[in-house]
Amino acid sequence: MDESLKRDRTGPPDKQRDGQRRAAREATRKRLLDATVAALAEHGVVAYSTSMTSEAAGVSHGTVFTHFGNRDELLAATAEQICSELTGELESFVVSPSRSNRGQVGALLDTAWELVCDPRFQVVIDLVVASRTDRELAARLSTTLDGYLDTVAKRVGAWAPDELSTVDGFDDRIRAVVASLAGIRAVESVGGPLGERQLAHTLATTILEGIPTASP
Amino acid sequence: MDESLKRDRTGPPDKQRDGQRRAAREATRKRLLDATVAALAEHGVVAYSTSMTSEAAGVSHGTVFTHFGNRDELLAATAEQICSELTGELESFVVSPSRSNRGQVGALLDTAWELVCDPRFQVVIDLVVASRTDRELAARLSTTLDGYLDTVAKRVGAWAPDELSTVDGFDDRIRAVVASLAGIRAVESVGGPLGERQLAHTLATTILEGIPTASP
Amino acid sequence: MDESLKRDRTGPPDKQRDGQRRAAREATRKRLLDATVAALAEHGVVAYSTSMTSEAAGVSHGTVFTHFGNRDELLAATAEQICSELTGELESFVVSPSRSNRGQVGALLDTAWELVCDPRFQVVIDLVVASRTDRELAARLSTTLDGYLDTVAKRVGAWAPDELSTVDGFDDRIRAVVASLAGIRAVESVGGPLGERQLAHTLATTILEGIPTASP
Amino acid sequence: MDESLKRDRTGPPDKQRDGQRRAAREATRKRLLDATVAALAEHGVVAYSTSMTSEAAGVSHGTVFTHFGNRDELLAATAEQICSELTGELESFVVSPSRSNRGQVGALLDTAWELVCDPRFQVVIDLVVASRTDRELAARLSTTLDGYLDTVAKRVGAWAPDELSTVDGFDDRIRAVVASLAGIRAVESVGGPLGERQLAHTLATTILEGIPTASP
DNA sequence: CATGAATGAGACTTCATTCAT
DNA sequence: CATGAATGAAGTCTCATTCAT
Repeated sequence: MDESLKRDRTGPPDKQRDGQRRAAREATRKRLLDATVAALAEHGVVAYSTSMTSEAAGVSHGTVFTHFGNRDELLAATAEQICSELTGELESFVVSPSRSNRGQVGALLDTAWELVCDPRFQVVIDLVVASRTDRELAARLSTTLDGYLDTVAKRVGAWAPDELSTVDGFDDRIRAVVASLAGIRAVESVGGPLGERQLAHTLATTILEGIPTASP
Repeated sequence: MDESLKRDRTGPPDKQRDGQRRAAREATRKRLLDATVAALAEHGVVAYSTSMTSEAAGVSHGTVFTHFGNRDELLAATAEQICSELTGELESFVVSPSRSNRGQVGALLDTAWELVCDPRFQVVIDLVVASRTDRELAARLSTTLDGYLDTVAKRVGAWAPDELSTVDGFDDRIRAVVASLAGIRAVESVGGPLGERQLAHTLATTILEGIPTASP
Repeated sequence: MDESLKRDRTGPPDKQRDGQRRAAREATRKRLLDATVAALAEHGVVAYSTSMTSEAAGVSHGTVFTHFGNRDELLAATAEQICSELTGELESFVVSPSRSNRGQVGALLDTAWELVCDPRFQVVIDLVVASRTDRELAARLSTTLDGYLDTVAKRVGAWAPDELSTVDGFDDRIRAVVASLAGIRAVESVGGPLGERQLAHTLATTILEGIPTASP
Repeated sequence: MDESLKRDRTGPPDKQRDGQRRAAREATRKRLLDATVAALAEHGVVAYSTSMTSEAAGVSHGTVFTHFGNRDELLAATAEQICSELTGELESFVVSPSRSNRGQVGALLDTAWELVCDPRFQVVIDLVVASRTDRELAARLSTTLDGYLDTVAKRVGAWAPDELSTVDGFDDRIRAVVASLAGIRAVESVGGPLGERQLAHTLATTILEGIPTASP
């Protein structure tokens, strides 16, 4: 196409209108993302369809695509939205201090378990697993998820006693803990709870404290 | 058409032919299941479609449904097939003995990691995660997966040193280890390996050995 | 996908069934193509949609795609169908002989004009013009159209007096005549007939007879 | 909102501003038409969509419709634009004179061939062919195209030697030539060039010179 | 007058499933 | 019992068009 046809689109500023429009657009976008999160949480990626989003958001089906272009974009954006939400909520968690490390760590893990059980986190799991065979999605998720886990690690580091947060490979350990809890949670969702929560505790505590401490 | 006429044409029961029929049927069934495993491994549940099965199995699309009635049945049967295969293969794993518990346990975990990385296990993960929002599938998977994990626990118990296998809640611990490894593996598939394998080791070792033993 | 999963699909012959099936399939295919020709003739490529085909053929929309995979395939197959039909019909045209070359050639041209006015030929024109910006379609049409024009040239060669059919580049001249008539016909379809038919005659006669004869 | 209030705000007619407005409007309209021509040339009528116009013109999608109401209007206006452009350009073509009629006519035909190969002319062909099944468009094109062909005939008449331009039905002959060349060009676009250009020459020469001269 | 978000009809296509042979 | 053509519902996505700002 001939680029020269395009004019300089300076036009009049009309800042007020643009501001309103942008706000309206963002609002719709938000509604779409929220609707998608809800739909994915309820139906799972396999059964999810874009019309669930439009229906839940109370907009026409076409609107989904004026905002996200296609289903994959929408899923990726949804993952981002969830992760950023969860990240934001990390700030407000207050982990009550405890005298012993065990107590402090235990409180952290309860928080982590809650996190993992959040329906939105379940959606992320769906997408993570789907991305095994969807390289496109994997690429999009990679950054998003990484950012989230980084933040988790940072927050936990801030709460955790110094002996813990300075352990070698602390960030990786946090990731491993989250991933483990997610796996346990997924298996639980099939067979029902099997006292694993306590095991998860055990497991995670150890990862955090590190082998050196653990083996005499 | 009159059903009795058919009978007349067929004549008295012919055991040999019936045997052949049954064998042929079983063979087809097996091919369908294998084809489904392959297709699921390659495309994932989200993108999988039943025609992938018929194509890979070299049969007509209709045949899939004369054998399994519908897609969900096929998926459930596939999960069973995979679990029974994996269970069978557990027998042939030889875990070389080691003087220290750590060594023995390490060998076990290497085996477990291999297991978890098997494409067929990935398929099971897909199905497990899908079953969060598919109660039907969850019900079917429940038994299958449980049986498999039981066997895993039993075999590991046989290999493991006595101090381990008699730990309280040993079976549950094994389940937790497998679930954790699966979770770690899934996260790895998005962001790439991050030294998690070693952490997985750490983590699992601890679960198996239990905190009481670990902390002096 | 693992090729080894496929079995040798020898199976029992059951020739009768296969014959019936093939016949039924061909019948449906024919209905689809005829319906497409009719729909294209009536609505033109721009407005045509595959559901017109299924409706006109009295089958479900899906059936269109079990036979042709996608719209483009259908269009290409339709072009083939038309060209082969038109080719076939060339056989039955009888061009009454005439004493003078002019008369003989005139009869040929009347035939050609009829050909060009046939609704099916109009469909071919639609597709030819569409293929300017659709390389895929152009490639498919290329062979089809070429074969048709070859046959036209051959038939005309058989009917035409020897002085004509041995003219240098006779085949190309025939193509040029057909193309010219098509162009004239297209312009006619916008502004209405303008005595062009006679001009077409003039024009074509000349191409066939060649300049050498024409200018003293 | 009360319409009279607006008027008050606007104040008395401001001729200068109105002039600016009109100029701006015309400029936008021109850009839209140019963009449409480019888009149609590149994608063809079948694949063309109005958003190609707005994108290429660097305006919002809505603007297309404030200027042309709907797609069909836009296409018709585009045809007009092209024809008037091409008509205008006819003026600047200089056909070098030649002693023999053949030479003079040959030069004219080269010009005609160039004309027919112009991307904009291809767009017109697209529209002409589309108008077979779009009576609305046909009606709009009728006038436009007629005007253009009239002008062509007039210009050619001015250039051509008198013996030619006074031939009976000269205008119609010109139309026939242009239509023929367009048809040949279209067929060429599918199968590639086949020496037709020279045939086109032959053909057109003859039409122009008329049969009487041609046959001794 | 330009804007661009929203619309909703409709296009193409896929897929699980059925059923006559 | 296998076959594969037919089905039709559902999915994703496009596009001309409208309208509040």
